[in-house]
Amino acid sequence: MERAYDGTVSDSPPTLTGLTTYLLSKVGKEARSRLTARLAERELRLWHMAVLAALADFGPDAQRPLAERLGIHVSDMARILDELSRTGHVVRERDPADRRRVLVTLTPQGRALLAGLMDEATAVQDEMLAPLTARERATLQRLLLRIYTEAEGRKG
Amino acid sequence: MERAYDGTVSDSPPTLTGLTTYLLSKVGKEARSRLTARLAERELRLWHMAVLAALADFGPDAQRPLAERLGIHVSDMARILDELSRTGHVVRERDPADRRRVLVTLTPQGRALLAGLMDEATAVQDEMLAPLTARERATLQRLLLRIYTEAEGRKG
DNA sequence: CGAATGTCAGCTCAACTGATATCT
DNA sequence: CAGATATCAGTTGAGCTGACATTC
Repeated sequence: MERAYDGTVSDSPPTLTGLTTYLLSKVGKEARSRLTARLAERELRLWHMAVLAALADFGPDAQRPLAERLGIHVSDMARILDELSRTGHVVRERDPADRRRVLVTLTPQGRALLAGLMDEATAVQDEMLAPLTARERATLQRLLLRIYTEAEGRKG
Repeated sequence: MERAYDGTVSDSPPTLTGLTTYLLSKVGKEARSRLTARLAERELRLWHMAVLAALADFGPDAQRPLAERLGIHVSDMARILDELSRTGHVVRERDPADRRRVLVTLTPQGRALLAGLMDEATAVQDEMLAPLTARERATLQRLLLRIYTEAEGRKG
């Protein structure tokens, strides 16, 4: 359903809503859009959060493997890290063992920021999944993870 | 999992994959991306297909309500319809009852094109949902439709 | 040298904004 | 006149490409 400017609601085409991939695309876009709006209030974007999460989960890393983990381009990673290091959320330093590499480390401030962003993400998720019971949410998570793992594994 | 240039696979951050909304976003984006690639071979984009589907489901309509149904901007709708009418898939004509309005009608060629595009979409969907059983796919469709209907209804 | 890493400038495209003309 | 409809030019931002310097 789409709500128009005058408040009326017009149905979506059943031809499209009958496609699971259409619903995936629409619902996923809506979730991303809502979180993006919240992050914008802190002058952050989704990639900032993703980079912080990757560093928290896997520890310090060079920029290229970090970029590959997240499916982001190295050129964009450079810019993202410019911003995160300027605000003190990560530290960049040359790898003494291989001076081509730049090791990126999460700072305590970065870890604290990530915790706050995860709260935002959880709030958005609670909004989006409100129509589902706890059991249904668990089922959805399980099914999506299977699709995700398979789809990402087949890439490239 | 993301596959790197050298063929190695690095895991995604569990902090993110634990979020259902993250999986929704990623899987939805992947589905959209795959269908976009197929449509590009015919020099079409997703909006072309969405417009054809809306016309097939709801019959001839003016451009503004058509745009609102799909959540597309009227300025973009004008451009999309330029292309679809140039290729003979829709017909535009002034509404004699209100000459501000332009009535858009699906042609037989447009209906045939839509049938072909739906085949493509179904093929992409079969790829994406391959890891799931028929029963699981039905569950996923049902859960997503509940979320979609609720989320779109609350907009505006 | 060839290959890998990171930086930077610039390109493309979709989404969006604003101005204008036409019509009720 | 105000309001609605459609068109078109132009802006913005994310994703991506290519050139370059540095290091192995």
